[in-house]
Amino acid sequence: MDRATLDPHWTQSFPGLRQLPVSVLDKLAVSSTIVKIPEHSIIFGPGHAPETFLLLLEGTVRVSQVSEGGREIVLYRATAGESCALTTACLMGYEDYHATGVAETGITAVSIPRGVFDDIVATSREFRQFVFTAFSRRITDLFQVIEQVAFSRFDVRLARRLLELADSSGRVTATHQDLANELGSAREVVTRQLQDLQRRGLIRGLRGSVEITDRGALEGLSRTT
Amino acid sequence: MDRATLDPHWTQSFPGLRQLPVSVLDKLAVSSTIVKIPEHSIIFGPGHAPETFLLLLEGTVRVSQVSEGGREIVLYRATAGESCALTTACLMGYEDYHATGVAETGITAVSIPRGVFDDIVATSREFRQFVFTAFSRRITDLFQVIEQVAFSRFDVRLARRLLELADSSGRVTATHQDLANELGSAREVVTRQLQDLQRRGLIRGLRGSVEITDRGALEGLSRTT
DNA sequence: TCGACTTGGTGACCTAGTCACTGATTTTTT
DNA sequence: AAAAAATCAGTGACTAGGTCACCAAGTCGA
Repeated sequence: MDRATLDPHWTQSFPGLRQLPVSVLDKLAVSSTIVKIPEHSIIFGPGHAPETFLLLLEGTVRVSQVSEGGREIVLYRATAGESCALTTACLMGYEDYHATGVAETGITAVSIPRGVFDDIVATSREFRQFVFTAFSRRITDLFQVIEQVAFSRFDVRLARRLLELADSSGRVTATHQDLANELGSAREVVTRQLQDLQRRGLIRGLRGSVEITDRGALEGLSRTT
Repeated sequence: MDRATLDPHWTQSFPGLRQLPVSVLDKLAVSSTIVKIPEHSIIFGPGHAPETFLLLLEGTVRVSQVSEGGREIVLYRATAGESCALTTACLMGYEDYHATGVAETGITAVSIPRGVFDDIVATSREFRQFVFTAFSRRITDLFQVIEQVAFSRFDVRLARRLLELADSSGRVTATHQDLANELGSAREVVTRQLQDLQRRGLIRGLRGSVEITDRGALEGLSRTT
């Protein structure tokens, strides 16, 4: 992690923090540092407990769970403007889960030491609100994952994920294995489902990527229960 | 909810709260009430946002998620000595999830008004720790649910759940439909799996309940990946 | 250009969920 | 007490999705 100079106005990136009193802003300015984290770094995970509270300024963190059998499922992504609730959980002591956070892009984040974090939670009502909201948003995300995995058809889940992962031109850069890891499934299953979507004209499969050819139809499918 | 007199020593039921300073205990004693909630009451859910923070003294709350298709899955149970983290999340504003909390038994709980809760979080380091720990424990529970649903065999999940639900004599009072709702599955699937377990001599199926006849073997199965 | 690796494709098979229907038992109503 | 209704469990046929074993084509480094 590289240190960088602290832009005193970074709090403006966090909608929940805009109303903070000057005293708190001062505390943050003095005690926190801006860090840059390279792509693919492991931010937390089994054996990588974080020691500071992170607020993302740029980039996204992919949080996923890996099973003993080597299968993987993505739980959620934290993007700019959000905090990583799990980091908080780790900081606060209870830390025996086995999820992993990976920098999906290069990341710029504000790093707040444990003690300062606790201090600000104690003194600022707005900051408390911010932290609790982040926590409950994550819980909501996890609820959604459970609902999807337990009750949704695979083609619908795949369609939804393709739309989420697509860039502006409708290109998803991911192998079949990557998509299987997103959804907690197996590569062969993704292969077959993509073939099906291709036969129906919604996508075109390429080596290492997928091209959305009928976004409207794919959105229709993704809205199916 | 009935009011009841406040036992000033109830904080001793919460391992995380034993070290609280007197000032905080006083605040709790003055501002919170002990409530009793009858079995089967809905504690929170879509359209039932809770207005106070609850600490359970006795009883258990079953938190589950219901899909549009009417299928259900149990997310976790909060038992005596724990707080209901979701109540916290609700209190803290972000509340658009659709999980439901039901009193599985009669419940005795300490009810702390929103404002008092926020005040104590601000003033007591121990209380903060307690709240955050509760949050992260729930997140851990949800991780486990996701792992089980996504990656575990159904017979293993069923075995585990039977062991969790069994009383001291090895009796599980639940219909096949109840068990399906526990695991987010369908009744017919439970019927067939129970038949299989019965053929293997691990259980005996009765109308409205299941009897564990070989706890050792069932535990063996439940430890299988 | 050889060999290793990555990515995708495929058939056979197994596990779990769905649908439609049946029978048995228990509870409620009359 | 008899009839009706609701609850609970069982079953066969079928579909969806995951597993296993293997193959083929593309890619990349030495």
